[in-house]
Amino acid sequence: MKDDFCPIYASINLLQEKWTLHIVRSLLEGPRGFNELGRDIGGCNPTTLTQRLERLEASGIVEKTVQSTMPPRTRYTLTEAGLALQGVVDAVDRWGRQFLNAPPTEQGVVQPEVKTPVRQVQVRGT
Amino acid sequence: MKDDFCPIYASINLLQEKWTLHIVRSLLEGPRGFNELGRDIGGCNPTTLTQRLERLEASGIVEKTVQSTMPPRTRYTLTEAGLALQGVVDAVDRWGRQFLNAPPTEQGVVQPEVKTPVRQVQVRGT
DNA sequence: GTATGGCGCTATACTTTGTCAAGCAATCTG
DNA sequence: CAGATTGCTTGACAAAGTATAGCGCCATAC
Repeated sequence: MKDDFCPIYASINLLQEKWTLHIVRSLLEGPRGFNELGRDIGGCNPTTLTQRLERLEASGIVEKTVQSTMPPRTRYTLTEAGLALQGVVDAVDRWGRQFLNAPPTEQGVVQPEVKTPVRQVQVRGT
Repeated sequence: MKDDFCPIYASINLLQEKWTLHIVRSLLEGPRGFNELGRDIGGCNPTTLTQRLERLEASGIVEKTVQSTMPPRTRYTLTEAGLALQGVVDAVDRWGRQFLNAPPTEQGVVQPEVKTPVRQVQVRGT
């Protein structure tokens, strides 16, 4: 299952890194700058954000455009391969809406609506 | 984007933990025992595997059945919510096949087949 | 005018997450 | 009767992620 090159195994390993899918999801809504992106995805620290963007760029998923070095202005956008991750994000979204309940520790939370009566699920922390 | 309870944000955080999607993918093919599962997903260490299974069980995605304590025999299976992750795994699989190329450092690798001419992508390590 | 904050990062020190190896009691395999 | 296998747990360690400060320059606020 892990030997040789297995596309799905490799994909999971790529997308599984912390913040990666959040980054993609944010960029699916349009180009973003570095800090803007970090804020948008919920406060990723700059060190990790740099690493993720480097890997995503090296993998041909994200494109970086430096519009000006000083004062600094950079844009990050999705490539064709990056845009295609919409399918993955949508699948996760559908699953989340249907099966994920707010954990009881959280307050003021709206329960997701379900049309068909499906057993829902509580997210449990680590 | 991170405040309150957002199903997709929470889903990403749940699925993003190392080994989690590999575990789900393996269980989608049928029930597994603890060591069997660890081997199948490519050598996950028992400590992490225990943690992941605990969280997945607490979240209602995986079900654990102890068939015998001594000698030990346990089965892990997917619940309804777990089975529904097939959609996510499929989406990742489709994306991987279409856009992911084997990294050049790896030998004896089969290039994924593409019908439409799409720009493919090289997976880059950290 | 000058203080303030924002831009895109990097460096450093730190915490959290994941890994490796050994080990347990009991059966089953050779 | 030796050795492997089952499902874990423990403890010491390595790797991954985080928080904070700071850089040089420009825009806006005062």
